[in-house]
Amino acid sequence: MKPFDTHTKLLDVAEKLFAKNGFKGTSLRVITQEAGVNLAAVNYHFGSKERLIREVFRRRVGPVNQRRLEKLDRIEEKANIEGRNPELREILDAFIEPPIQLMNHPSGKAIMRLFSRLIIESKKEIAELFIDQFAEVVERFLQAFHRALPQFSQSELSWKMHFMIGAMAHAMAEPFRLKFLSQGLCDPSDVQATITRLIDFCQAGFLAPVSNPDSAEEA
Amino acid sequence: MKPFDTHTKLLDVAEKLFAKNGFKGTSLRVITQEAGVNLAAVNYHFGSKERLIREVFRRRVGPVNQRRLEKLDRIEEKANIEGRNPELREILDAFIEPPIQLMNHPSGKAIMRLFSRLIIESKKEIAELFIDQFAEVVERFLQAFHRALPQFSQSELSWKMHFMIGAMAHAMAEPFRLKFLSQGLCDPSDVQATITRLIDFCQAGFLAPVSNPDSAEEA
DNA sequence: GTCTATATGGGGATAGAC
DNA sequence: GTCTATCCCCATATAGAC
Repeated sequence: MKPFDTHTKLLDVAEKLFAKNGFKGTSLRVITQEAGVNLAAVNYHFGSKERLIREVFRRRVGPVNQRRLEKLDRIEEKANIEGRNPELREILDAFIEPPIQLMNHPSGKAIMRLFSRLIIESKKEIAELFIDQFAEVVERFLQAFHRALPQFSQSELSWKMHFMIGAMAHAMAEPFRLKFLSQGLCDPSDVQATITRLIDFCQAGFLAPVSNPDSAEEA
Repeated sequence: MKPFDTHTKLLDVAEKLFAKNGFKGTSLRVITQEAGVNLAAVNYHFGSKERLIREVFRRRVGPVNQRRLEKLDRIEEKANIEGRNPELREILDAFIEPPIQLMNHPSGKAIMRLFSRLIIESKKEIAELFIDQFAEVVERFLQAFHRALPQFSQSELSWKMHFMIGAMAHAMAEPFRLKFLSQGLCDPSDVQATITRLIDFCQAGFLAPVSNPDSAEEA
């Protein structure tokens, strides 16, 4: 078997198993067995399990965030030319559509679960990877939201973005829960429906005025 | 040491470590060591690691869901007496406030991370535990939402509830992400602020009209 | 590049003394 | 109820033949 094939096969299989059973829950033995390669192959090709995990992430997260930024670029360019601010709904689409679109990818289910494991995981190395990969995206989108909704402070927009990310991550990670919730009524594998509904929900959430009870303070 | 103390101490320590490092990532050796009890104690008191995990969950999830249902009972009772439907915002509060209120609990951080591990976890035994504990809550709240918002189908309300749960779970599990997102501007430990903003966001999301997926494509 | 074999350590569970 | 000692399995990683 050619080295490239083994390398890729390992990434594919590891991705699937990490998504399903987590990192500690997936042994190199199972990965190499299912990949049809030798136990020692992971250490030969990646150096360690730790670095295999990193490569599994980098392969998928990079392109999605790149696509988000490309979409945002085009939106801002268009808005600039037309002499207006970008629209909220366009920005939400640029953030939400690329990851959800993964459902159409052959390994889509695994990739999406992996994304939300990345969001949830608290382990130091993984958290650093997260920050590396998302810092630019977060900054660019926060700026964009601020231009689209100048009535809200950076801090209020951060809260809203926080909630949006949660809604999206959960929709990506747990399509099964929706089946359970809806007692079979909803079809979580409908990509366009998921995107549209997520954007509808978050658009309203972003536009919602901030109620100001006792402790709601602005920055 | 009295048996009750060991039992409780094990639950406390296990809860903290499971929240931090996951289930596979937490060995009985570490748990018993940190609890200052013997390695064999877990098997004596709980029978197995598996059952320890279940008990750790049951101790926390039960009361929160009970509180949700109590609040919902009171809301529906009041609405019935006044001859009206329950209000959306009241229902959202009944669902969202009890778990977020855990932030005020001494072990609040751990409990909340644990909740979201329960939501994310795909392992069969854990998923079953989830369904056991949440089936009644989901059904009762879906009915309530349907009474408050009769213009939406059960299926549309399930989508909305799905997104709400994601936003809430993420806010509970990852307060740190909000600090990162907002570059320190937001204080995720402000309980009342979190509850109010979550309810604001989700209320708007629930009220959002549903656009037709086919015509909602963005440039 | 790939294989076998093995080093080394950690895991859950239990038997049996106290 | 608690302890020690131990069984047995599985983990990651590496050495060295092919």
